[in-house]
This record gives sequence, structure tokens and C-alpha cells, in this order.
Amino acid sequence: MGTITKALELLNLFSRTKPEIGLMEFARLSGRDKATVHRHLTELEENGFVEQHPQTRAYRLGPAILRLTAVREATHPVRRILRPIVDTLAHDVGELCHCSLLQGDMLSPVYHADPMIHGTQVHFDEAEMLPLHATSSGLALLAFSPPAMAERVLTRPLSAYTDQTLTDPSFLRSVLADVRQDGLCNLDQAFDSEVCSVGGPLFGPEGMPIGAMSVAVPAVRAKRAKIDEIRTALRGAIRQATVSTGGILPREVASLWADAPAPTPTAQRGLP
Amino acid sequence: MGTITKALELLNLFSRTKPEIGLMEFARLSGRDKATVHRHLTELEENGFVEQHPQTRAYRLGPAILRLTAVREATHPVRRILRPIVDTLAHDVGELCHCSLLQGDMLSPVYHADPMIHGTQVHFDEAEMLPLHATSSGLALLAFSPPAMAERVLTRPLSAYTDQTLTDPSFLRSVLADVRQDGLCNLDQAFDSEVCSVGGPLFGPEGMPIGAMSVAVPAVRAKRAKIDEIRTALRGAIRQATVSTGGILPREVASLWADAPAPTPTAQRGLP
DNA sequence: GTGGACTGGTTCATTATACGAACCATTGGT
DNA sequence: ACCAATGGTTCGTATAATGAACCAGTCCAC
Repeated sequence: MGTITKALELLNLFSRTKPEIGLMEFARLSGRDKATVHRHLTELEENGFVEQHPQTRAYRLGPAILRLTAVREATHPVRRILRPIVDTLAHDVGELCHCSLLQGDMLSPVYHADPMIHGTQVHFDEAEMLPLHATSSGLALLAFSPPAMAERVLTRPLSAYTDQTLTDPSFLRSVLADVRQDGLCNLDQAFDSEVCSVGGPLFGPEGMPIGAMSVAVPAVRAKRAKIDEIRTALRGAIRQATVSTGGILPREVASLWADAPAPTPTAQRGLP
Repeated sequence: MGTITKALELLNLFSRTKPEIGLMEFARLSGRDKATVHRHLTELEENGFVEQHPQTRAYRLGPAILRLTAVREATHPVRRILRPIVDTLAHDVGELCHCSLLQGDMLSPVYHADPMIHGTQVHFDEAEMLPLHATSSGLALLAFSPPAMAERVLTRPLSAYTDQTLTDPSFLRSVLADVRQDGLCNLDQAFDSEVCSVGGPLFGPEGMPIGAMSVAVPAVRAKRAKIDEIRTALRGAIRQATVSTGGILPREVASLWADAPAPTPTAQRGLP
């Protein structure tokens, strides 16, 4: 593993619940020597990726990432475009929605919205990368990815996050086949033991999946009717998100969802 | 220079006008060997800091920075808090406003707003780091920084961006003394040959300057009355920004601006 | 106050790793 | 068919990363 990766991995140790980390804690969490971590941190600090609290000497994420995000969003405003779509979806279905982009073999959260209208809420940490094999987002994405990629992911050791996580490659292959027939992926308590989710793929300009959008529901509220409502709304949101970000819905998916409503939920009224 | 810095510096080559960069161009711009750059880029890509366009093979900023920004903003929402303040200021004075955070010996832009009500507009690239000695933001910040920092910056070679950039350390020291008397810094065409700007410092929780906010005006519109209007509005915005981000206005500045209006511009009406 | 158990930070000999000239493989233009 | 680009890879060399041992400051119990 290269030095650059070692340094950048330190940044992944920050999270919503751990926004500041001291030197020794960094060393423990990363399993590396204190001196090494210190050199990496000072170099990250010189470049503004972390900053050090002058009193406590703890480190936190620095201003450089804000600048870089502004640059990316100025020319490639994925987050800005997805935000209102996710907000609307979350409001319409009354549950937590989030979208992520593919990063290597994981999903990197981009935005999430929680309508907060229920007492129980699904917890979502945008710092946490999501595995492909244990989330509805991930399986939805894998289903429409090149077969080589799915194989690469499925033939690796698959960690179980709950006792319902699917870790059998051959069974997962059959799940992917189902998802290809359907366009969406329903998953029960595979990543979080009290959460059911429905996810679908987002496509890029070449019709390749580049990310996913999904709705997460506390298992206790995941009745059939609710899930059906979510599936309808999600299809519309995904279509809108894909088109708005400059992607194209592959023919196979477009025909699958030919009867699906347009993004405006009013289209549903005509149905029996 | 360490390997980490070499890799992270590649990210600074992206800008609003150059959102995608190919391997050879990276090598030219960074002055490093093609093989080295390629290794750095692949390692950055593995960590999601850049992504590669599958067809053109050019690189652009990746999804990881979005995730990290979300983590920082969730626990330390400087940008989210500053945005409406800068928007309001830009609207009130009708000119481009921006705020930046200190990063080493440079300023890292965090947000800017352009009311776009005039034909001529000041150009602002959030990718570009700002020098301390040649901007009103930078001098405002230096004026209230520990003397050791100002000395460190002023005794280095000071590059001239225009023929009016101040590069004489002793003269700059006198400018800083004036700024300390006044709280704000006016600068004419020191960084951009057709732009005048007024800047002031933002303070952190220990009363130390952590950034700056400024208004940039095309030189042709920089009449005395306009500048006075800007100075008044800027003082209010800076006070509001400092307080809202959890900082404290040092006593010296608070007393300087004791007669300054509260953030709401209505306070001005009572003046003769 | 003294001792001990924590921190954050630094040094320097060892060794792993980053470097770059030279090398393919493709592409696009003439 | 050729040349001039580009992106990408290889491998011997030399540089830069590593970590055990070392300070120094802080906190707390006794």
C-alpha cells in the first residue's frame, strides 16, 4: 500500500460522531506507528485537508475539501442537482432517502434527507462508505454493472453486517438476476438489523451505472403497501436524477419502467 | 517534499476553467515525471479523490471530497452558516462578496456570491488560493494575527500580481497598523488590476482570526460613497459571521466598531 | 510535591518505497 | 504508411518512509 493511500485513509476515520481525533487515537484506529501518523497528519495539514485545534491539539477535517467540493460542484453539480430530488422523494414517501456514487468497490454517500415525521428514525452517517453486496443501493448498482465487476465483488470475502446479510455468491447472483428483471432492489435488514430498504441505480452519460438512490424504512413500518408506494416514487426520482445529471437510462430499464409514472406523482391518479 | 504533498498538489491544478485534466497535462503542469504522476493519480483514484472519464481517460475531482465535506459540515457547518450571510451582503451592496479560511499561509475560498446586477462582473475562482499580502482579505487577517505570523509572511519574497501590488515589507507593516486602527482593509488593484476590494477578519472561538470576508468591486465603480456603504455593511456581516460560527470578536475590534450598525441595516436610519 | 500514566512530538539508523528513463500500445491526423 | 501525440508499464537506482527509542508537557492520585 502506498504512502498516499495510508494518509488518505486517515481522513476516513472521521465521522459524524467522531469529528475530532487526537494523535494517539489516530495511531490506534489506523494501526500504524505514532510517528508515521504524525508525519502524515502534518503533511495533510500543510495542504489544508485537516486542521489542528490550537488548544486541544486534536485534528479535524480542514478547509481544502470545501474548496475542492466547490470546484467540482461548479463544473459537475451532481450534489446540487440530486439534493432537491432526494428532498422531494423523502418528503413524498416520508422516509429517509439517500444517494451515493460508486467509488472503487464501495458507495460514497453524496446526500441524504430525513423527513423526520416519525418517532423512530433510520440513522445515516454520510461519513460511512457502503458495501455493495449488503445494501439495496449496492445490489441495484451491481445488477446493471458489467458482469466482470459483479463477479469481482461477489467472489471476494463478503462480510456479514447482520444475521440476514446475504453472503452466498450464488444466491446473490440470483438476486441480481431478479433486480435486472425489476429495476429495483428490495433488501430486508441486510446492512442494519432494523432497517428495510429499496434501492435503484443511477446511470451516467454512457448508460453505465454510476451510483444509486435508495429509501430506508424501519422494519416495523415496512408493510407491503408502503413498499409499493416507495417503489413507485423511487422509480420516478431515479429517472429524474439520471436525466438531470446528464445520464441516460439504458433501454432495458426504460422499457421496464415504461408504465412507471413521470416524476410528478400526479400521474398516478389515473391508475385503478 | 513528501509524497503525500506531491499527490495532493495535483488536486490544486483543477479549476473552474479546467475541470478535467489528462495525464500528460498533469505532468506538464506539475513539472513531474509522467510515471510518477500516473502512480499518484491511480492512488488518488483508488481513494475516490479523482475519477477517470472512461472514454477520454481524463481525470476530474472524485466523490470522496463530497463525502468529506458533508462530514465536516455536519459537525462544523461554517459554509452553511456563512452562505446566507454572504448572499445577503452581496445582495445589499450589489457586488461580489466572498469569504475564505486560513490555510497555512494562504486563504482558501469557502463561498462567494455574485448578485450579477451589473454588466461588468468581478471574476472569482473558488479553486484559486489567495495570497495574504496582496488581498484585502489577507491583510485584514494578518493585521489581527500574532505578530510572528505577519513577520513570517512579510519577510518572505512577496510576488506582485499587478503593478500596484504592495511588496515592500515595511510599507505593508504600516498598512497593517492602519488596518488595526480601522478594522477593515481597503485595497486598490493589488491582486487584480481592475478590482478594488474591502476585506475584514473573521474570528474563531479563541478570538484569533481564522479567515476573512471581503467585497470586490470593479475599479470603475469604486467611488467613495460606494466604498463607505460597503464598509458599513461588511462590518455588520463580519460581526454576524463571527458570532454565528461560534467565534468571538476581540475586544479591540468590538470597541472599534461599537458605533457600527447591528447586522440589520435599519440601524443606520438614525444617523444624520 | 512526587510518581506514574497519559498525551503530542522528535530523532536517526534501517529499509522499504518512490522515482524516472526507456519502453509498449493506441489513437488521430496528414 | 507514417509521425506525433497520448495513456500506461517496467525495473534498476536512489530517495524518502518507517518505527523504536527518546523528550517534554499535562493530568491525577496519593
